[in-house]
Amino acid sequence: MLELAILGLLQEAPMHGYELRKELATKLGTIRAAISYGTLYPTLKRLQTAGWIGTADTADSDTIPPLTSKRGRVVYKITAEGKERFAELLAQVGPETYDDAGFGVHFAFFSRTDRATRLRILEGRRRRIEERREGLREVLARASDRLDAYTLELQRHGLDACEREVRWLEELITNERSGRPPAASAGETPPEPPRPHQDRP
Amino acid sequence: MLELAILGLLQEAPMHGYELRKELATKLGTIRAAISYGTLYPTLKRLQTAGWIGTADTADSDTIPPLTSKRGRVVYKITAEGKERFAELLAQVGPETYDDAGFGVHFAFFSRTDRATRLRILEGRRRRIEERREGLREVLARASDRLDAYTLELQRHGLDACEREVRWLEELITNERSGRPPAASAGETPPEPPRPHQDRP
DNA sequence: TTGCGATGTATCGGGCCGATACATCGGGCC
DNA sequence: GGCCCGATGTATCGGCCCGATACATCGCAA
Repeated sequence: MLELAILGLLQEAPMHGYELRKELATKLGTIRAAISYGTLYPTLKRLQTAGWIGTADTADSDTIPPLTSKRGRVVYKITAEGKERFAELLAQVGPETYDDAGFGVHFAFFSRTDRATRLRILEGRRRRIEERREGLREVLARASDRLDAYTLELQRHGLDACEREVRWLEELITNERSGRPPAASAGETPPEPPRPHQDRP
Repeated sequence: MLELAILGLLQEAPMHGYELRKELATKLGTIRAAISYGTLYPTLKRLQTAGWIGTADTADSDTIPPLTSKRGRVVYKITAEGKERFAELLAQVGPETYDDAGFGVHFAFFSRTDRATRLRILEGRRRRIEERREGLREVLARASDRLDAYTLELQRHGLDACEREVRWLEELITNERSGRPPAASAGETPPEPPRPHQDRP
């Protein structure tokens, strides 16, 4: 999951670890507060040995604006194989695509995903949440006398969140089917339709 | 976190692993779908070597109804030290008490927590969510032109969830302060006020 | 009696986290 | 000039938790 996110961000621009973490936090703020360095650096190492990303330690710092100075910052950039890998990860959907983290990351890169895949993911997610919802309803109906008031309140709140998310997903699915992008709900971002852009020579 | 949950459930009744998992799923269904065995069994082992719980392999199966028969099921029960440990974990609040998992588990055992602690936890959680909310508002306000429509939609949805949760917490805090337990919102559970019961000879 | 699904216990590799330890830079302060 | 301090930045370590996998037993039906 992190792999996908890192590859996606490095596709936009080369970065060093610190920046990557910050970007990750703003782009996936809903999903995870901030990625730990104890996760980030090992993952970067892994991606590097796999050949998906490469380093260019500061020397050719023409891409990076001279933020501070010329020191041991390690700038990571995606490779050609990395771009292929990104596309592969982005397109392949599995069970883990539908849990909270997986869905969030995929959704965050929807503007790079073709519509068919978008729909598949949204529907899979909806099904997942519906299952969770049914489970909660079951408990509320069957075991409500076995549980104390606080536990019940927790279930009710969870059920409410599920119903809300299902409705949100329904809306997104409808929009997706009818051709127009997200919701463009309150306020910002009038233009920029999501082109399923693929840039490779 | 799991430690607390297991201790709490075993305080209600002795159980074997399978049951424990099922109970965990119904009580914490909102938080985590179902605990993995790869987590459960090592944790049980850890609790056992620590002396918080003990086993009684089936032989004295008078407590457990003869669900299937007399085989290698390992029944776990809490020890006196385990009960102390549970009370300790329940009362001690830290930063991890306010993240999703931690808060969920603590809340699920609120009927065994004194009111002062309940209020402390609810307020801490509210603060935590408010911070997340502010972070999202920041992003939405500052970086909305740097992000694509889907990412923005994700942030908006996350922000909405935050606001909703804050409102929920406000309500719980108000109820808590005014003396009466949870919400008793729609439908069930008219009686059963939460007594901070402690049962030990 | 053979096979099969539900029940039940257990391990293994790996992802991710929090805590921690380092270095270096820019700038304020004496 | 010289000094400390907070922001920037890279990195490791122990530990929790997960999914996949492997077993072993029981009740039941073909």
